[in-house]
Amino acid sequence: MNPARPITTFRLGSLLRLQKDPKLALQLFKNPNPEPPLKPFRYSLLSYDLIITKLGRAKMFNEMQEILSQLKEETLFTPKEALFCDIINFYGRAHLPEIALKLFDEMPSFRVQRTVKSYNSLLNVFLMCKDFDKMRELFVGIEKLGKADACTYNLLIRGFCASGRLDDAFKVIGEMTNRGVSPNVITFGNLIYGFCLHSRLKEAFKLKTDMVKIYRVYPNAYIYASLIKGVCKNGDLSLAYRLKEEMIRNKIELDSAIYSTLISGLFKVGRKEEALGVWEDMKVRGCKPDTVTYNVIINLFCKDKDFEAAYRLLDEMVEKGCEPDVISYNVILRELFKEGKRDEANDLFEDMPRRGCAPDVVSYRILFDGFCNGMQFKEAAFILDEMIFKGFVPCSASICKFVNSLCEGKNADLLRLAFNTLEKGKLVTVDLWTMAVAMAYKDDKLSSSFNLVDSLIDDMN
DNA sequence: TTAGGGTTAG
Repeated sequence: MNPARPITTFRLGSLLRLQKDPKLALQLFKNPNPEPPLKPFRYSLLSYDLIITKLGRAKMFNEMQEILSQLKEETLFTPKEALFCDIINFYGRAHLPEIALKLFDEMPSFRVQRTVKSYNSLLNVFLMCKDFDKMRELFVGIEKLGKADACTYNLLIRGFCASGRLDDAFKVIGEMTNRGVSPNVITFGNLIYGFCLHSRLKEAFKLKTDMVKIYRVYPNAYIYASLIKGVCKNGDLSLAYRLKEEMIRNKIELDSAIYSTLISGLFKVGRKEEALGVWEDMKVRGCKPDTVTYNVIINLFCKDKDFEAAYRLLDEMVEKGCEPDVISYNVILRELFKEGKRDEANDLFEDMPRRGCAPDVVSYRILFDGFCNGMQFKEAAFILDEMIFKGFVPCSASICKFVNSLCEGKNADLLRLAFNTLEKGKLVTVDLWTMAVAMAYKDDKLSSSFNLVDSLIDDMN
C-alpha cells in the first residue's frame, strides 16, 4: 500500500466490500491508516453497514456490538432501519432471540425510527426459534408501533403451521381481511405449504381454487412446488405431471425447484428412468439446475451404488460454478457407509474442509453411526470426541448402542475414553451408567471390575 | 436483508 496515499472515507468502503475475511475487514475498519492520523478518521454509513453485516454473518457478535456502540455515537448520519432488520435476523439465525429483542428495544437510541419492518424481523426471530407463545405476545403488542401488515400475518400463519395448528392458521385470513389487510400470494403459499406438509391435500387444492375465485390472487411456482411435493408424497405422480402441465398452460415458469421436486418424487416411487428423463428435459428447456437439483441427482446415483457418477456430478457442479453443499456430501457419505465403504467415506469426509464445505451435525452422525455399525469402535470414539468438541451431539440411541457394544465387547479402555468424551458434552445418562456398572459386575474378575468403575468415576471428577 | 417452495434423515 502506498503510504503517501492515506485511505479515504470513500476508499475504506470499497476496500471493506472487497475484503471477504471478517477479521481482516474489522482490522481494516478499526485501523484504516497505519500512521497515526492527524484528525480522527471519518467513517461513512456505508462502511458501518459493510462491517456490521460482515461481522453479523460471521457470528462475531462481540465485535459487532463494539462497532454498534461506535455507531451510536455518530451524529452526522442516522443508520437505516434495514441495517437493524439484518442484525435482528443474524441474532435469530444464531438462536439468540433475547439479544435480538434487546437490540430492537434500543433502536431509538440510535435515532432510528422503528416501523412494522423491524417489528416483523423480530417476529421472524421468534418464529425461527419456535417460540410461538412469544410470537403471540409480540403480536398483541404491535399496536404501540403501528399497524400489522400482510407480512406480519404471514409470519403468524407460519407460526401456527409450524406448531401444527392448521385451523388457527387458516382463520388468520379472516382476521386480516377484517382488519383491512388483503391476503397475498405468500399468505396462500404459507397455508398451502402447511396443508401439504400435513397431507391435507384436499384443503390445499380447495385453497388454490378459492384464492383465485374469492381473492383474485393467482398461484405461483412456490405454490405449485408445495402441491407437487404433496401429491408425490401421496404417490400420485400423474397428478404431479398434470400440475406441471397446468403451469405451462398458465405461463408460470418451471424453475429448478419444480424440477427438483418432480425428479425426486419420480425416483422415490422407483421411476428412475423417468426421473433421469425429466433431468434431461430440464436442461433441454434451458432451466439451469442448482445445488438442490444436483443433490437430487447425486442421491439418485448413490442409491444406485454408482459412486463414480456421483463424484462426476460433484466435479460438474464445481465446473458450472454451482457449489456442492453439505447435503451433497452427506448423501454420498451415507450411501458409502451403507455399502461398507468406510475408508472411502472417511477420506471424503476428511477432504470436505479442503473442498470448502464444513461437515455439519448430520455428517458427524453418519460417520459415528457408520463406524459403530461396522464395529470400528476406535474410529467411532475418535469421531465422537471430535463432534462433541465442535458442539454437535449424536442421537441418544446411537450413544446407547455404542456404549452397549463396548460393554458387550468388554472393551474397558475404549469405554473409559468414551465416558470421558461423553462427560465433556454432558451426555452421560443414568442408563449409560447402569450399562457400564452391569458390565463391571458381570465380569468374573470382580476386583478389576471395581477398578473400572472407580476409574470411570475418577475420570468424571 | 420484512414473509413463501424444492434435496440428506429423522
